Amino acid sequence: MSNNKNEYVKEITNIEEDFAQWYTDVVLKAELADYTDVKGFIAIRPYGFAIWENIKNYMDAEFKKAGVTNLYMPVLIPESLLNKEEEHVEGFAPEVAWVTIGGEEELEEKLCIRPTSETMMSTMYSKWISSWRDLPLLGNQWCSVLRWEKETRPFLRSREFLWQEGHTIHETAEEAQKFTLRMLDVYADVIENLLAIPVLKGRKTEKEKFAGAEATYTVETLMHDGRALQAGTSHYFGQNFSKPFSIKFQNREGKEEYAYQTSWGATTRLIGAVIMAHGDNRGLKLPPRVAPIQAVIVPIAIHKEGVIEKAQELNEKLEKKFRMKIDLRDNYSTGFKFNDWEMRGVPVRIEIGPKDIENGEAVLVRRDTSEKEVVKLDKIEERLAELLEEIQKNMYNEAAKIRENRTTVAHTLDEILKNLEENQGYVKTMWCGNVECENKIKEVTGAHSRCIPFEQEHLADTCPVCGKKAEKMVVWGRQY
RNA sequence: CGGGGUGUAGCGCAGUUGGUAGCGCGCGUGGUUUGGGACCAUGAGGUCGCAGGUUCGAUCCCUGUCACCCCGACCA
Repeated sequence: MSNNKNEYVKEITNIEEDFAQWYTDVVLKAELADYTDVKGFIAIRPYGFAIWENIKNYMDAEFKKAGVTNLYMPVLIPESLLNKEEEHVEGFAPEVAWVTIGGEEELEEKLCIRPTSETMMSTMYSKWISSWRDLPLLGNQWCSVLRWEKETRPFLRSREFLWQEGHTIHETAEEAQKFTLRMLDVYADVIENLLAIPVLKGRKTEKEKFAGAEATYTVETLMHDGRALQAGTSHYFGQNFSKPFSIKFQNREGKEEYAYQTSWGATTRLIGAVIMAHGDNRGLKLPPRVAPIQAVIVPIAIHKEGVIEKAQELNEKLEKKFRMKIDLRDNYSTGFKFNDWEMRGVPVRIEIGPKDIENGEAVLVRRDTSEKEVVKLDKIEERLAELLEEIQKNMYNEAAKIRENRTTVAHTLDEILKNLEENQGYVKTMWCGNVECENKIKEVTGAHSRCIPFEQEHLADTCPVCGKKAEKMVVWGRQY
């Protein structure tokens, strides 16, 4: 179905030839986002923002089920607060932006634009907690943060990005650890069930963990081109922040104790994940559950009597149950509209023209498989509901298949490199646990450790790098 | 931050051996069309990325700078 004759504006780069350019084309031409005058800052357009709203609404409801409440902290953080936790500052210092002037006056203490809010949250939480009765304290904020990245890319790595950051305080280490994993499960659920992308759950290595955390857990995803993308993280802090920030409470025995803390975040990068996991040569392909438009009605021959009326009637019926769009533009041909909505990733197209109206039917066309089916008008509501579910499932299965085909096992350093070059994706190996070996793999193959998966396999007895005893299985991959 | 590339109309590109610009697509209007990227007519869009320098004169030459893209190092 590819077209080769015309260089239309809406043409996008071939996905197999140049994936990076394909990605940029889709972002711009599907009108998800646009570049602004400041490097690394993008304007998220209504269609792109609608995807984010769908993710956000679903996720927010899940947080609330876990007892989390939303709150809001300031965008500026004094330098002294940022400096309180040593490992944390070191991790973030290179990418922090500062405010040094207010109005016309030089500030006595410079203020950073939050790269993340652990320090601010911890400061405020310490004021609000005095007894075990105040715990757990489960807060989350939806906001934007700023990180002065050098290399930027829409949604995947912009200097300002939208996210949610949850910060919780608990009475015991066990409870905090459990909560850390519960939030990881929320991310896994959102990504698998809403975005139709299978995740790999696991723990980050020491090298890859969050600055200041005791343990970082992650949900990893694999993109169409075989590169990996971290899609959400959940951290257990132990008392790493509660000590410098004095988050203390009196326990049930009346003794003063430092609290246990977690934080977890997911970002607009998820939009990038949806684009890159599912897209094809016709552009964006959205899973029905996140798609801002689930079905688009394209009336055929709209100047013919009764067509618009019938199409509108159908639209009014369907929009009670689905996110609908009716395309009444009279300055585009039907064929153009077909391609246009496919490029924008709308899961189902409904065609209705004079012939259909005569027969009391309409044509449903799937974005994922291009299959067409003729459906009686009074059965459309029912059929569309089924079809959207089928598409959602099929898209998940397709993404799972890609992941399966791109996952290999290696027993030597050479083999890791060979596997990555032949079949970009995940490479599973054993690992001795030594950071030297981890660095070596990265140096030679360009792959980072994705995680130490929760679901372990015993592939061998020794580490592929040093040959020493290895008990853990690690998954490696080149990343975005 | 290192290596490479590109900046001329919304997009893709020409062009001016230095005398302030044109094509295609898109866009507006009128009409004919519409089951896989329609056609005719007519019209509106540009301080040639930005700042200096050379020059009578710079979009063109020189220097600097910014942005974007690709490949590496860092991150969500």
